[in-house]
Amino acid sequence: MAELETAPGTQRPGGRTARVRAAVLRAAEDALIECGFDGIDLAEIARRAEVGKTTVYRRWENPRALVADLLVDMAEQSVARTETGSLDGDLCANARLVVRTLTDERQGALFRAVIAAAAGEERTAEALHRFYATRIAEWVPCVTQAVERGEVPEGTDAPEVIRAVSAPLYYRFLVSGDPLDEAVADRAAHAACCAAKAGAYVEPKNDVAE
Amino acid sequence: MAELETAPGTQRPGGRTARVRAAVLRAAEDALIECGFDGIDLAEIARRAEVGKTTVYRRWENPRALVADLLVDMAEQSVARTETGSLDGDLCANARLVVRTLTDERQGALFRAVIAAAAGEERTAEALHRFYATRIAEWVPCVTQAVERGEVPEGTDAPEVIRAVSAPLYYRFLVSGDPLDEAVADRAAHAACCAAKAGAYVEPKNDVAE
DNA sequence: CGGTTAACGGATCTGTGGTTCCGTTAGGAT
DNA sequence: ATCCTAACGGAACCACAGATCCGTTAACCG
Repeated sequence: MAELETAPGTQRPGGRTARVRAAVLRAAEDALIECGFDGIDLAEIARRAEVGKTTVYRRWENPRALVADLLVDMAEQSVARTETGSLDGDLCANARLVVRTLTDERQGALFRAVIAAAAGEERTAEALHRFYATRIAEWVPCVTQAVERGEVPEGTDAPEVIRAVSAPLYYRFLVSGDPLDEAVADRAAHAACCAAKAGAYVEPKNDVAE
Repeated sequence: MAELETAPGTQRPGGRTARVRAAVLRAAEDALIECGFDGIDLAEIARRAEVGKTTVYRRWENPRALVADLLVDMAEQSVARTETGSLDGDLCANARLVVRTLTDERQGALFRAVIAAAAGEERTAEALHRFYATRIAEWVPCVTQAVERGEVPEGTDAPEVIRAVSAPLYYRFLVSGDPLDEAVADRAAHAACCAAKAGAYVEPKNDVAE
């Protein structure tokens, strides 16, 4: 039949294929960390993964597609969320986790590389957005619980509060280059908390009524 | 003599040299907008600038150095700041300007490309940081004036307030991919304003006393 | 205004990232 | 266990980004 769309790795996904995928993604991660997004060389990745370079070119048509796939993989590994009993405490825990990740030598380099890769292609960008949508969704409960406790007003846009915590940290990391430390994390969390309590993140469409 | 450090363009900076620099930077800007950071081709830039490609390779050793130079150039063009008389109004004006810039087809692509370029090399990153330091400094007065008016507490970290306005916008632009519009701009400004008034940006080192 | 040489630019060469070819290995269905 | 073919992998190939050469143009100095 005229099945033009038989992408390699889709019809026999088990065994070797899966092993190759895992090895290549791991190697890609290492390469991104060490060389950054556009220092990477597919041939080098193939060598590290102990895989033929033809395979890498066949399965992922370009470096960005490989990064996109890596992001899908990363989204599957979730991180444990801390619960402290107060919104401020939960947001601080989140902010500190983000700072620890971004300032970690390897993780930081990885995130930087991945975000740079996403700047260039729509499909990779989508993968990045899905990754963050997943991460943000994991932390949403700490806001909804705060709403239930009456700490913040009804109708607060929970994901937006979580984004508000990360935003200043990523802004420093990617844009302004200002330092990142625990004090900055706590301040970001505290600011988001203040704003949330003041109702700055209440969604405009629904009125305050439940 | 053994003067190894005679970089091209430093000893006769006038006339042709300056003209070439300007033409190449313009062409680079266009190329970045159309192709993104790693779609650019130095030869193509040379062609557009009507300049020999040898010249481009000689003056800027790699694409990133060219971007760094472009950023220096961009930092020199400052944007007019609006004054509305209230902190919230000023921050809104700032936020809307940022959103307008990032959502503009050409400008948005340029910023994305430039930030991606900075993710890969220290020198380019420094140029980016200087660019934003300049931009942020331009808007600092609207916070210091608010302090004078008594709108926000003494000791408020003014640049941090400005960063807090931009941060959620850049976070959406680069990281989460959530939409950017005036409502988002206003909310970012309003949240920063709330947090500032609540004293979330008071610098920890000095006590509240003046 | 004339000389010196920094800086430019066309032509040409080269190394490497990426592609193609085809034989080999092993997943999955019977 | 056996077959069929999806998927892998080594080697040879190719195109083009980027480097080099050297003759030309035009800054800056006196």
